Amino acid sequence: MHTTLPDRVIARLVGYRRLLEQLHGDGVVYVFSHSLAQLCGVTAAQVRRDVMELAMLGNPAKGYRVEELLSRIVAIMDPPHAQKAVLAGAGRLGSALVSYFNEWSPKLKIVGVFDSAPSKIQSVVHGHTCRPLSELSRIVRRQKVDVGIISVPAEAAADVAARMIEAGVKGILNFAPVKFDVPGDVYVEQADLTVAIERVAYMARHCVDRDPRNAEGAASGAVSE
Amino acid sequence: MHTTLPDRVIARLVGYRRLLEQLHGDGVVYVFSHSLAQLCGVTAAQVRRDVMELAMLGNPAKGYRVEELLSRIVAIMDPPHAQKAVLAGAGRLGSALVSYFNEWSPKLKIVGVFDSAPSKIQSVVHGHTCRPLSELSRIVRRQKVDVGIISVPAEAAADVAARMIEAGVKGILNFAPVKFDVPGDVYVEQADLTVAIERVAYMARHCVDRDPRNAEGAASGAVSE
DNA sequence: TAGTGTGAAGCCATTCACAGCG
DNA sequence: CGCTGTGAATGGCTTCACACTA
Repeated sequence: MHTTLPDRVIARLVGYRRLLEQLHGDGVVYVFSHSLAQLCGVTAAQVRRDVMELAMLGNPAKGYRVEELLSRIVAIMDPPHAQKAVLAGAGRLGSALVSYFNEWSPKLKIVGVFDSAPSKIQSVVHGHTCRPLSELSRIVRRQKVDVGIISVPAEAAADVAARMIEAGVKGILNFAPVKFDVPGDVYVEQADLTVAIERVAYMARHCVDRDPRNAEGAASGAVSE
Repeated sequence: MHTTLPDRVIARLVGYRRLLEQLHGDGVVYVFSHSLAQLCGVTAAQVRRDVMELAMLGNPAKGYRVEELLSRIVAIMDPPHAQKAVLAGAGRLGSALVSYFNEWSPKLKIVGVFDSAPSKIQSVVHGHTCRPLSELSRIVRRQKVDVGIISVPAEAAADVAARMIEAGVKGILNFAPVKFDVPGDVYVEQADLTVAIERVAYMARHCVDRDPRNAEGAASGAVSE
């Protein structure tokens, strides 16, 4: 198995897992690559490739055992012990993110919310008392936090990132519309909403059919391929 | 020039534009590919390629004219007339998005906010009166909206997307953790925060140096391969 | 001489296509 | 038969390398 899976694969595994949990809950025992593919919006070949990465074998007659596939993905994706994160920037977006991740990423525990504005300090953001940025480093170090979420304005982002990295964070989810360079052992995921919306707006204006396999009839029956 | 630029290019252009605006404001007149590259976190070769897409020429002695480069990017990225968007799902994330886009994407105007919860209807979300989802279609059609933003729960997303598409939206920014299939002339950008955070968490746990140009310090000789 | 412009090469990720098997 | 497993082919994006120019 790869030391670390490519990030595209990780993204798809998250999708598969969601579907598999649902199927498993529904009592489905086996699933074919093409069913899973359809449900996740990828190709069947892609699913088979990804399954190969998991070093798992399916059965030509029945497909893949849902439970087994699910447990392999969980083994890869879920941390052995709960992973901790801090969030910097308790503005509107920041506090929405706190509640979002609290609700939807139970495996990742937010252990600190920080902001520089005196007006925010000590306010309670969805159960977390907001602290001054100066305390970020201490908390990260003491609690061995390895994920940081940045939702501060662009001007402040580089400084916040530097603090996080210096304190030992290894992964950063950055919502600020700037890039900063980081040591090679730190992973930064850009979640730049400005880029996202501009891209959508651009594509919407240039809407030409760029789908090779056009065929509307999603509703029609078999996937004849 | 391409009919429609690849989305990776679009993302970088947004980054260049931000930097160029700043440089232009600072009175800088020319910029070299490697300066811009460094500031945007890409390679110089990449910048030159992208500039080539814009069919623009630089000057080996001085670099690129900031103003010219900026205006070409703006010409491509900015819509001729203000583009309209609707947002479905006025929860915490949704309302944070409304204020975020109001503030940071002045070229895109949100003309409607929708939700299905009776408790939300008629409430005012950052200046927008929240309306029932049943009115989405009418508004989209009447105002010729071509961008939709989805921040409803996963279960409701497919239905909302279908309404938007049926009413004529050509680009969707989807924050719900599901995929839906769409006609080939509709562009969907997944902004799945669950995937983003899981990916960061995974990478943080597997933090190995994956930077090729790490260089000096330790190791022996040149990068032999 | 340092930087641009660009064909060619390299690198991935995805898809194809087909052997093998229940 | 239809589906899995997988080498080979494809295609797109990025980087290299070098002729060219101010």
